[in-house]
Amino acid sequence: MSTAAITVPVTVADHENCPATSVLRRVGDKWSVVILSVLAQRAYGFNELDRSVEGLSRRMLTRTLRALEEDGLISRTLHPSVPPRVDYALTDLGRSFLEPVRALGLWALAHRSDLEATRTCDS
Amino acid sequence: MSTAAITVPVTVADHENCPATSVLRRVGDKWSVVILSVLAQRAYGFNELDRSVEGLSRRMLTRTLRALEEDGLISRTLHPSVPPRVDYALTDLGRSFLEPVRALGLWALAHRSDLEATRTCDS
DNA sequence: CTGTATCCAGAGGGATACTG
DNA sequence: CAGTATCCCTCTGGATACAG
Repeated sequence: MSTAAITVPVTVADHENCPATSVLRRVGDKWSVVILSVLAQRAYGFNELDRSVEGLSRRMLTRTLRALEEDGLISRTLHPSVPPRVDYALTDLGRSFLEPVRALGLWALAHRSDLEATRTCDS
Repeated sequence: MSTAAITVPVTVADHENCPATSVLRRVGDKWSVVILSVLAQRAYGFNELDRSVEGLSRRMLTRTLRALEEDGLISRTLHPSVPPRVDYALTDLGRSFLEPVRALGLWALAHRSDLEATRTCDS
């Protein structure tokens, strides 16, 4: 974490094959971080998630949840009750993932005046 | 950076207006981080950058450089010589930006086995 | 409640050719 | 050298309707 070190991906074709790249793209997609942030509070059911995140379509909710599950960032637990209930929750990996993501969010907040996109955004 | 704290964006419509969101999208786009990483070494000229990043088109190079410049992450310096020479370099803001980005990259590297996308990626 | 399937519009991004 | 302008194709993501 010092000043220099790490020559970073750079000059890439592996760009595609690099695990860092896929992680960055995941962070950049529209809903992943929002969903992970919601799940950071507690486990949620499907519709509950749908209602909690304004503007998120059921289609993208499904797709994003599947992607996050494949990455091992969240877990999906089916409770075969009537009606059926599914719980989505962060895994340990997901929790650890949120740390660097939050660092990035904090950076953005700390430098929002420098970034000139100074629209007010609470908390 | 403790365990809890920070309730994060969550349940959003401001999602769009939040500075953190735009930063995450920037991180997620295809070339920004690669270009910033290259510039972390030293200043580069336009064609020099083009040649250094395999697979990057001149069109996207221009667009990405403009975007990064507007964000204040890089500087563009025109030297009116013959032939003309332009230098792109990281700003202090750009350098500070790379810190959390690298943290994310290091996380990805550290957990690449957990992420199951275990294609070999050196450095 | 928890999804899947279809359709469709818009953004992202590559190839190529041209300009100061 | 340092770009701009077009064309075009793919991927993302929203709307809507249907299913277990």
